[in-house]
Amino acid sequence: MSDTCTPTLPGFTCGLDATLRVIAGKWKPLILYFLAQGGPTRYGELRRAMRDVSDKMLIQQLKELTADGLVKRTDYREVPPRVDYALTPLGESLAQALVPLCTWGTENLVEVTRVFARRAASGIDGARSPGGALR
Amino acid sequence: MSDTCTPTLPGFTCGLDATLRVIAGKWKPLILYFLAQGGPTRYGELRRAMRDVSDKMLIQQLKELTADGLVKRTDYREVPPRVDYALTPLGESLAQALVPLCTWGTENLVEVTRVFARRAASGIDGARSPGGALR
DNA sequence: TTGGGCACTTACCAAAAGGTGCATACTTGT
DNA sequence: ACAAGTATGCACCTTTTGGTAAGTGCCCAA
Repeated sequence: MSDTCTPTLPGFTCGLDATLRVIAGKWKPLILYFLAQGGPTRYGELRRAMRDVSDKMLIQQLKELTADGLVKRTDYREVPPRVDYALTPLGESLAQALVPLCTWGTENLVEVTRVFARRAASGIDGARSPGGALR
Repeated sequence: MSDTCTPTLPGFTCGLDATLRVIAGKWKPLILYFLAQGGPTRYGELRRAMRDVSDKMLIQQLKELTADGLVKRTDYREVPPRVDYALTPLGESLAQALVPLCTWGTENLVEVTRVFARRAASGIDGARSPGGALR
């Protein structure tokens, strides 16, 4: 890994640290991913696309992403509410940076799956951190 | 973003999801980063290199990374304990995938800094999630 | 002998992050 | 008339995460 990080940054350990803090949140990377697919942009669609997200969480994360300038929210102010979300250029570039992680995940699916099998095997995650899930 | 994710995976939403679950943990990406730099590999050095990590956390994360096969721990069984950590090939490849994130962070440092300034400005993080830090 | 470093471990706690469920206000389908 | 869908808001509660502080065993230097 070439050093794209170390240039001592104001507040962050390095560039990686900064990025991670921006995408911190259980659903943000996934939201970025779905939006990057040019896929569903309406709230409801997004909601259905991401299995297991609660309204509270999805909305909260979307708000933060919007406030952080990664996503642009458009409210059509129509009668049955209509709102959609899209990536801003900044969000678009972040999504690009996430691609290698997607790739790594799929390419190493076998290993990753084994990893989780092991984690689960050690008595309901007994060998791991106190508690239980990328903050 | 080309679709390196969607191939419906067993347990994960997509490859990105899988990867994120592996590196989930406040210090894992950073550890991977430091080890990838060929930098400090002995426990104590690592500890000092990463400002603000507590023993408990560093050890815990190293244990998990080791158990997950991303890091290899070598105990020299010497008298004043000597142990060092190194990336396995799998860990190495993950570290590679993290590079774009490092780059994104440094390249967009200005925007990212603004983002955090805004977050902090809204009354001790008032406009954000309940509480305060990537889970 | 006192102090320090090494690599960890353990117990106890605070905070953060996320989940559930209910509510809104209006419309369209049955 | 009633259920359902739309995009959120809010209160409350649990789980998860991470921090602090103290301790362990052993060796070396002052």
